[in-house]
Amino acid sequence: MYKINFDRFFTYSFSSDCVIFGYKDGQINMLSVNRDVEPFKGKWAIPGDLVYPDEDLLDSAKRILFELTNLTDIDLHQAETFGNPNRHPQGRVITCAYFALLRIDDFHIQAASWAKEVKWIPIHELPEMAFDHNLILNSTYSLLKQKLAIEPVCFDMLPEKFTLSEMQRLYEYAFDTEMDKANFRKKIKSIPLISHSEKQKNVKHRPASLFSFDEITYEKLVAENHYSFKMY
Amino acid sequence: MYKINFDRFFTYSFSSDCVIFGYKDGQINMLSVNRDVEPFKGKWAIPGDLVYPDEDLLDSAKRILFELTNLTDIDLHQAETFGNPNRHPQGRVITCAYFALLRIDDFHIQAASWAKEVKWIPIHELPEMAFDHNLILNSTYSLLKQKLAIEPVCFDMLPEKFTLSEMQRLYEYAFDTEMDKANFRKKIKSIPLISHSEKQKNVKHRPASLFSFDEITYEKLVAENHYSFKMY
DNA sequence: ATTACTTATTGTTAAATTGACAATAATTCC
DNA sequence: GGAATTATTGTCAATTTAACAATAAGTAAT
Repeated sequence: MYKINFDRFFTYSFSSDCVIFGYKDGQINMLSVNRDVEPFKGKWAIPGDLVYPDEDLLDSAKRILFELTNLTDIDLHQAETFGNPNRHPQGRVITCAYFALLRIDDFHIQAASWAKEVKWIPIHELPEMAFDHNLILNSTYSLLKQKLAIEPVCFDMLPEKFTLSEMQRLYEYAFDTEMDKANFRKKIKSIPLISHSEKQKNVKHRPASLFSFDEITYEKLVAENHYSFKMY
Repeated sequence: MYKINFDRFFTYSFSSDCVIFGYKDGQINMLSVNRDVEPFKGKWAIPGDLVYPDEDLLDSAKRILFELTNLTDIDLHQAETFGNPNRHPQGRVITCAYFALLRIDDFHIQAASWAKEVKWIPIHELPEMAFDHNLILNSTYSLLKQKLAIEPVCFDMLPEKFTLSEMQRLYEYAFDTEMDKANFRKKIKSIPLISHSEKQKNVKHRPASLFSFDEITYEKLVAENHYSFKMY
């Protein structure tokens, strides 16, 4: 075991793919790149790149995210690793998927040299992508949904200040189910939220109150074992 | 992106590690190998091996499992992938962890050429292991616990015919909490179980009824959306 | 055979949560 | 001012949970 023969294994290569999710207009989108190079030139793809020789996997995913968004300090979550020997037409490339959750309106997409185009595409409207990227997206989205149920990651996709209805719509979308407004509010009343005096603007109906996630209190409660997030 | 230069990346190697969990005497054990080769000779480790050039990741984990147990047709679950550039003293080895759940008494451990000794060790008694294997174990065990809450994988570790108290003790161990017997029985009454007329033997108290998991009915219920396993 | 001991199994009841739905509030638009 | 729209709060029955009591079926000791 672990008798490494680099000659024998030289055809390996390792990449990371960064599935970047964002929420807008009631839909979850993925930041998609249109490939400017073969193979799969012209096809949409999940942004990814080979891992550098001395680079940690997570750092590699962070680098990809940074190149497209200029953002640092974003939480990245490891998803599934894909290693089918035939998944890459040019050799053996094993790829580890990560996902990030962003507020779409908080930044501008960066141009990337290796892409013809970069844009947000609603995940349910994505066409057949390059490589096994549809597989990767589906697997990663499943993990996202799992995480939405047990960790407060929804707030990474919602605006800094959001209404409870916006939060509810995100969960309704992700869990593909309609929820009762009153009951939703009861369910989330134990989540530590900061209530702002400020109200929603430019809506043609009663404006809703704005809330923020109270991360400080949340971390404290969790550390003291007084609380566990759950939305199932 | 994806302009592969194999020369530049030739130092990569890829392995899979197979965390094999088994339940015995009220504890979850890991099938551990004592390394007979450097590095970390003499240290306990998670069984693992390099992935063959044309081998799928999952197949590689299955091969490791088979070498130690002679078992095939065991469900393997992918866990975290570890790729810290310094995790292996002899080069860059990225490893993908899988885990399997076994009935300890249903098979015999096989000798393995690359190990001095192979044995079950209760996970809470494992010493400092080779490489980053304590890290891998902890991460994988967390994922197991997560899965125990939402999928009927506990039955892969319990005997084919088990008592409800045995099942309860497994959950109490995994979730590190005591549960009320009566309430536990109420909670699991929706899980499709086959009740056997046979009873527990050789106990010095009232013998409990034996049950089996009714996988056929479970799969049917899930397919028809009539049921979803949950144990939180 | 009787009794003590141990764990299995079922039942009871109050408390908490959930689900369905009703009522009221605060805006804009006309 | 009234209609339309969404926000917010309240009600109540049904369901689930939690704590605990009661009974059952074995073994072991007397």
